Amino acid sequence: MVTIKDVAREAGVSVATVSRVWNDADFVSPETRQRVAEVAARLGYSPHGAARSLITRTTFALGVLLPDLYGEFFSEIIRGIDHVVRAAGYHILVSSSHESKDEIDAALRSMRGRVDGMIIMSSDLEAQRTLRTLQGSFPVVLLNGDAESKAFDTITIENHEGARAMTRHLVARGHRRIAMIAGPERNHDAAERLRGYRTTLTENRIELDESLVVQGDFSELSGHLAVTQLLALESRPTAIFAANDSMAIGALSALRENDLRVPHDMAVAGFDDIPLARYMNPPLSTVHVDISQLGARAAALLLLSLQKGIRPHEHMQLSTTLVIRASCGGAVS
Amino acid sequence: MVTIKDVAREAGVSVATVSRVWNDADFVSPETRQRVAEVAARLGYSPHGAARSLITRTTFALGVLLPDLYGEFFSEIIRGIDHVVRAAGYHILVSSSHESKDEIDAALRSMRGRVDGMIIMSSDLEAQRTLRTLQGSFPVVLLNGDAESKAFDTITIENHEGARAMTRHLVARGHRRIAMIAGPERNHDAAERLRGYRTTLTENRIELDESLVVQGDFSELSGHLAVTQLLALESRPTAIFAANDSMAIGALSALRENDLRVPHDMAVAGFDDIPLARYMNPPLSTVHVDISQLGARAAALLLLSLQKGIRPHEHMQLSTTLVIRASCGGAVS
DNA sequence: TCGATTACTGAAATCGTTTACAGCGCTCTC
DNA sequence: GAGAGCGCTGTAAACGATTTCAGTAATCGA
Repeated sequence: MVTIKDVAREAGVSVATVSRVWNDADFVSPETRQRVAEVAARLGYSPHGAARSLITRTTFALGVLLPDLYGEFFSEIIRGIDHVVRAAGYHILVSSSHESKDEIDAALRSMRGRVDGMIIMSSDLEAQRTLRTLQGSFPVVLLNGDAESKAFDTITIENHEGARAMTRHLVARGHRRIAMIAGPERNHDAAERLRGYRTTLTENRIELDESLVVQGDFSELSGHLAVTQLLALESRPTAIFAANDSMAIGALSALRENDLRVPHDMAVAGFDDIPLARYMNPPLSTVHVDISQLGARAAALLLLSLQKGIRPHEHMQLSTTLVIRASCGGAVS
Repeated sequence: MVTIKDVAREAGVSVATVSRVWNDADFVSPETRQRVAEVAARLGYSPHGAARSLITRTTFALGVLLPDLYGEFFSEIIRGIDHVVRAAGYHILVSSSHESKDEIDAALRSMRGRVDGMIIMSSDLEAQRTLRTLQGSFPVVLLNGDAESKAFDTITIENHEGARAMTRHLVARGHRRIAMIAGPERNHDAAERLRGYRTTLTENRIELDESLVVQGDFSELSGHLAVTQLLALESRPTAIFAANDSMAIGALSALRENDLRVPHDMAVAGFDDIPLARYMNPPLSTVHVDISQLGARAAALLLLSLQKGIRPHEHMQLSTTLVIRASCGGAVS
């Protein structure tokens, strides 16, 4: 491996000069600059990242901790982050499967000295509490977590509003028995979406029937299973609101297997508006969230912290919009 | 920031001892070990990654260069890589939008000293040639590239076989006018898939009609556009084979907009079998590729290189299987 | 002609670790 | 009782860069 010393020796200068040339510093004569540049190119020199970040105390890398990597939701987030981060010359160090406190802890430790900041998405409320311990080591942006974590920048989706809008729409279309396929119990987003659903029903004086709320885990399979469960009910719902699109998609396939027509026999709605929602047949009504924007905003916030140093923590809310497609019967007439 | 020195001072030992405790080295008395561990925990010490990898010459990180991050294909690859890599205690440093030679070059430079090896996916054939220059700096696995790059480990999909199988199936179902929505011109996978399509037609003595081959770019939109183009033909095809699923999905939506029924009026097939293919309506016939496996194998190969040092380069072929669903009319009767 | 200024370059300290080597106090052996 | 061996610990040299500070030669002003 060719180091700065090799270049220095070969060019007949000191390592300091090579460093200056590489970093476009002042006070290097044009001739020296040229000669060093040539030698560096010939030897194929590029500085050693670790050595560099040891002394400069910056790595130009951001850590991204995700609970999972499965499905379009996460890939969109990464895409959003990468897009912003790349423009600023940063890279991202990804690590997934971090739900529990211990795993997050371990990941954080192992990233010390390798990243300048972190974007952490852990919907598990418990895990977030423990994060507080790491205050001060480096900037952190919390994604989709508990916005009450005043110790960090946070970005959350308007889950409650979104769920209310969709539930209201279903009610407006005349549905009274609306089922909800809920997300993971300890997930913050899921809880908020469920809450929005409940509030709206109550507001519309529709009695809450707990048998219509089925637990899911955000996966397609769980959506499928939830429908089987709902169809076994004595008094079936006329509409199904899934807490995310993946489960809605699973629901659609289960309904098809049971020869139920959507939206005629059963209206279906999802949440997130992942790219493929529109390609479903029928196209899926859902609550649109600009997922990649979620990542992009988080990245931007983090970069801001890095540039500006300490500053008051921000708590962003990403708004949602109702996207009515065919799966719930279309717009209210 | 708390360093090893702080811990050493606080515990009344030398930094060497702290290091030994941290790395579970021998020859530390139980009492010292305990005391140091306590102090480290109290101070919240964790070693500085850059400093550590500077001296140990390992980073426990692998670089992943992708052309793009859009869509399920890439997220599946990352998932496959992450899964394997995590088990070995590694992280991944992701960087996307690297198609051209220069971009790849820049990314490689910026990753020197930050990763122990790289997985590079660049279907652009030109870019691959230039990669040769970097031989020897660190192990590299080429994904889906030109398997002839004898200088690296490579993993490729059996594109040719897969395309042949699907085309054969369409022929067997009685189709004679089969259109192909091809992928990007300079993409290796795309080229091979197109070649498989052509070989099969020739083998079956079906005349190649170049107006039936439409250029796409692997995006849903391009699939949509391609169909519009095909439908404008005087003599329409009866089947459409898209070089990847995304384009097939775009094709399906275009056909629906034109009130053509699939598979009755037009058979459609894709390639890749991305997770959502089965959820299409009608479910999409496609050539199954275990995408996450592609990433997983690449990661495994890379880890092997890191452990074993120099070894002969491997050239893996990932096999494909035909997945016949409703969109092409089902199995041959 | 001399001192000051300017333009450039080099020596050396530094970042936070790991690790080879040396040292120290014991115990054991002959 | 001297030397060897053992168990533990500390000193100091790396790793590859950046950066401060000092030094040198050339130019300038008086």
